[in-house]
Amino acid sequence: MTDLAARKTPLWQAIASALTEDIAEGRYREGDKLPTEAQLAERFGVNRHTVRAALAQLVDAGLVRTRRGAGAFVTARPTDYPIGRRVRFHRNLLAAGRTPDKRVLTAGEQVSTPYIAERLRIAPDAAVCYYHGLSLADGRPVALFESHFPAQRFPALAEVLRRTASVTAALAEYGVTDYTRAATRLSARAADATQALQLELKEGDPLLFSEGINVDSDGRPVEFGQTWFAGERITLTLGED
Amino acid sequence: MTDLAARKTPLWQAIASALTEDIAEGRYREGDKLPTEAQLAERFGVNRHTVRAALAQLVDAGLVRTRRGAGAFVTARPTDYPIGRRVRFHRNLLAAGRTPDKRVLTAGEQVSTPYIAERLRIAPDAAVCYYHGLSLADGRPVALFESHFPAQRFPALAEVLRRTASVTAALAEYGVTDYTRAATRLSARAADATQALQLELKEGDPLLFSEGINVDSDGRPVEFGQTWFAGERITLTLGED
DNA sequence: CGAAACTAGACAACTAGACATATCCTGCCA
DNA sequence: TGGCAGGATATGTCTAGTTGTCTAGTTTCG
Repeated sequence: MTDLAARKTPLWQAIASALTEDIAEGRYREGDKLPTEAQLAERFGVNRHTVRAALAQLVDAGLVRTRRGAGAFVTARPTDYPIGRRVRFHRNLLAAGRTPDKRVLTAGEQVSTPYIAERLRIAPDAAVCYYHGLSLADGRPVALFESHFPAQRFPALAEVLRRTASVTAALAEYGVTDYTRAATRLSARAADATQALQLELKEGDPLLFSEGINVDSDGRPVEFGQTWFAGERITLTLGED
Repeated sequence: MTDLAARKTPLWQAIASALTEDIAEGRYREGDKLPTEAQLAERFGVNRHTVRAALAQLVDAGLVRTRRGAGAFVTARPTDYPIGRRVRFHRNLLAAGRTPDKRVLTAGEQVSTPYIAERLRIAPDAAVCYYHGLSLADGRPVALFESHFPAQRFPALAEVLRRTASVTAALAEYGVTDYTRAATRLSARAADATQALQLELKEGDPLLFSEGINVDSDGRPVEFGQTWFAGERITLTLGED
């Protein structure tokens, strides 16, 4: 029931609570697309901008996520208050590669850059295998990662990575059964437009940036990895868990 | 100065500069074929048309040439692209506790908060000594810190801290000659107005936030410290270098 | 009056899908 | 061996629809 008693509360607030109720009662479920702003405007008999004010409140409350050109979607986890739930999901920095779920965005071979070559201790123009993707926890993106491997030592690694979706398993196929983190550097960065899109943040939001080198038991670099964590959504813990 | 807070970059522009950087750094060399529009769309998480807008700019800039049915090929490198924006700030590397110079802002005693008391393993309303200041390197502020100590164990510590300006030296006067880091948690936060002022940043700039507990040789907590690093200005390094 | 709420319209940015057209590759056949 | 047909891919173009942002004007109420 959407009663138009516009006496007391602003229209946009009434619309917001009507939509909230729709979501709470399951008329729109997780991941569902809401009607377009124009349709909602017609349904409630108001201007589109009034609907937008209501939607903005839902976005602010974390109930809904909007994507320009696509629509407004009910957020997968309605109750996601970052405080309280302890994210102990990267037990330490070394585990930057092992996550409950990950999506590989690209993988392939490329000529190295001087910077990467220096880290991997290979020739400046040698080929590297790259591996770029998104880590998720509970279905929500928490980090973007980009790894580089010496292609000469690991031929056709990209394909193996796509197949196994695990760095550890992929390297094991080349006889690298154990590797450890040699150096890690941490800083904070602002998210650019594309990072924000993929991590479901706003441009300029703080990211925890990690850069590290993994070496095999002989001390030779096998991986150079960069990771951008959604700063507010993740906490890295060092030392004891 | 020139840019307003929270200016929005169009996605296609962000993608265009990401690709320009890839070319500038030699990830794609002259004559190389770029990934297909569909692959790039997947990589950046956008629609193909958005990628096309980015590619159109590269074509316009003369960096890339496209051939229908074949792909997009690199024709030249950007002439005036500021290289090294990626990761080129091996400024001062500091370990997680020691800094070249520091300025004490406040120091004193107060009643603990439940959160801090839990970390220090003291009674919820016990007194704590706090110690709040600014770390500098080369005369520039790099971090804000705020430390808490159990006041009962270290009476009049605040005065000692002001005098010695060194946590290690101050604790040594109480017989604590050695302490180690028990746990550290890291995340990224946006600077608020006061933090921005003290760190000479803009409000909303990314900060690297560190929270840690130091324990003595018996494992008893002696310090609970929080540090906010100026994210773009500082790199934390872990492990050997 | 002045602020908040709402309407109205226009344009930019992005998504979605369909279709045309050029190129590449592979297998078949002479 | 060489050539050709055809499928798979890739870019080019078009239409349509949706959200984001801006400016401007109107209404309502304290």
